[in-house]
Amino acid sequence: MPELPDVEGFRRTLAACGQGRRIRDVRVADAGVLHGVSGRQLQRDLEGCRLAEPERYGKWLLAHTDGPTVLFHFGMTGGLLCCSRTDPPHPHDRVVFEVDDRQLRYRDQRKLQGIWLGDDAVAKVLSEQGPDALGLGRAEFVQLLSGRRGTIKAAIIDQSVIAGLGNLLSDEILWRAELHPRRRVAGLGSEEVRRLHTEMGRVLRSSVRAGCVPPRASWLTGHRDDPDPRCPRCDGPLRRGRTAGRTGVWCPRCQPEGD
DNA sequence: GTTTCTGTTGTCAC
DNA sequence: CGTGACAACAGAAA
Repeated sequence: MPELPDVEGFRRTLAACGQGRRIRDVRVADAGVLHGVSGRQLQRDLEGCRLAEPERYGKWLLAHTDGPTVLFHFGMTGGLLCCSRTDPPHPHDRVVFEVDDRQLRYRDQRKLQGIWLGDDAVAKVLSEQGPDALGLGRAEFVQLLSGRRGTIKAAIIDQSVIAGLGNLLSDEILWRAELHPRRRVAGLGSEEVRRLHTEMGRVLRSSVRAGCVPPRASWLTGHRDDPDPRCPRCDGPLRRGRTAGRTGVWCPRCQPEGD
């Protein structure tokens, strides 16, 4: 699930469910999601801490407390849920934070990422991120892309360039801006870069409101998994292929390849 | 029934 | 810089 809009949704969940409340207990069902901290230490360091306003940066979620900060990354299949104690346990509930009479559950099938604890981890992670994609100004956007030599898709899903965009979002944005994912950044005109920035803003605002990249019929994302996917704009057949190590979808008519 | 492939993540070696 | 392998796992495809 998680790209920027999904993580923003988890941030809201955390705020609504936990902010201002104390962590009574932490139960680690699978220490395999913990990085640089044992289950026992996580429990000990967080017990009794009061949750402050949570923060999202790119695809990272920071659960600040009056003690240490907990860092979450959700990989491809993770999520944060607000549950009651009576909700049935799920086999992929890896860590459960008991907060008052509720539970915040870190649920993740594949365990590609996980949970970190403490300022050192926070500092390291944030130092490796580019500016957050949401609300990124045009001048800064132009600046980030200038001088890059690779393809445009590789650039915008690189978290050290811009934080928050993933495979789905980048395909959606490029399709709307009518730019082929394998266009070279250096070959883009200033009008094209401007378009890209505009569409990034639009797609992000809609997606954040929805809490995910919405699979609407009028969006490219609504057709990724169709057996015979067609472009919602020109009705031509969509193409699927690998770019920047990810399987992407684009419309060869609306998104011409040539530089 | 069994093997293979795919995927909204990131990192590493070549 | 780009590509492929990998990490872990479920569900679908073969």
